[in-house]
Amino acid sequence: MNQKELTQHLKQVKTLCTSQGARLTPQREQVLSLIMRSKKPLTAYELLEGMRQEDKTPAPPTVYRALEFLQEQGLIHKLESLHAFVGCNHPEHPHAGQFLICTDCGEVNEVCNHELDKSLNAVEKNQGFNLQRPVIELLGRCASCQK
Amino acid sequence: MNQKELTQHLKQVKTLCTSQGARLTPQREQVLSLIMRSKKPLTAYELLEGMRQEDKTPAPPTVYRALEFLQEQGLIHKLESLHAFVGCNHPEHPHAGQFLICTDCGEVNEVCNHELDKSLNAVEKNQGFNLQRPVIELLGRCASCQK
DNA sequence: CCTAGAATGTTATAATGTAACAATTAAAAT
DNA sequence: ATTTTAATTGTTACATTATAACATTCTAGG
Repeated sequence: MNQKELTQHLKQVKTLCTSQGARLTPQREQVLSLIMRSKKPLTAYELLEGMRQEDKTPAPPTVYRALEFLQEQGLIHKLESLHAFVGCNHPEHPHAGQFLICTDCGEVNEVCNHELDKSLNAVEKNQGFNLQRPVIELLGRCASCQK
Repeated sequence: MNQKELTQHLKQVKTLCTSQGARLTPQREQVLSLIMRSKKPLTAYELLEGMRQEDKTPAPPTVYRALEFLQEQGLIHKLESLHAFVGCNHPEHPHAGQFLICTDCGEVNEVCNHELDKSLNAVEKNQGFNLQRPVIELLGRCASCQK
């Protein structure tokens, strides 16, 4: 996401947060911006590096707390298999993501397959299971990396 | 899995390994047994505790290597969202698992929904993605814990 | 037996994540 | 406006998960 897109995104996100009574503080906004600008998922410690100010990085809880907030607001997703975070492009309607993760180039693609959603619902129903957080991470090689 | 089932399972697994030219050494068998006997997923360090002999636990690489082997053979699955391992009940035909994970009681249920598989195939095809390892972990509350 | 490759042992350290408490800041109530 | 309450941030210390690198031992095959 480039600077222009980011500015637009942040504007939308701020509205969203206000309407939820959630505070997008400067620190949280900084973490979100780092994630949205990045082409690749970022780990907590990469984010800490990104937050460095004059040879001083914040302590880990700082970034973990911001990440927790951003996840709660549906502004970012955690990729469990990478211990890393990606931005969510459609925070306006909450959803759990489905991710294609290229193990070659590291690119991550969020998809939204409704058939897959239906299957998940079916599993829920069959098993009497109350699904709260689906983790769908598809590791493999993206189209470009197969050539 | 009780002792009787375990014995039977190990027998099958040994045949499987032999046919693959893979060696199920005593250490690997011990790790597999610990996992199969457990009702809950076990972390690497819990397994190390389980391997303790007279106040002496092996060093971490020991168990991580065994786990790597067992995963390669399709004898266990790693649950990324829990950093823990569960046994595979059907190692005879290799498959990636789909897991229902109860965040209340910790129970894990491996399911095999073919609709879901189909959806994954569809995503693959649509995106030209070569899926190598699907991570499907459904976190929520199991039927019993909802009462 | 000998030897090459596989498996294991050992040490050290990297990477990820959290608990607990103190200090500060912002929001709500009087 | 001031107080007071709750949310946020800072800080220290440490817990948990995981791997690199190299030494040693074992085992299957020649």
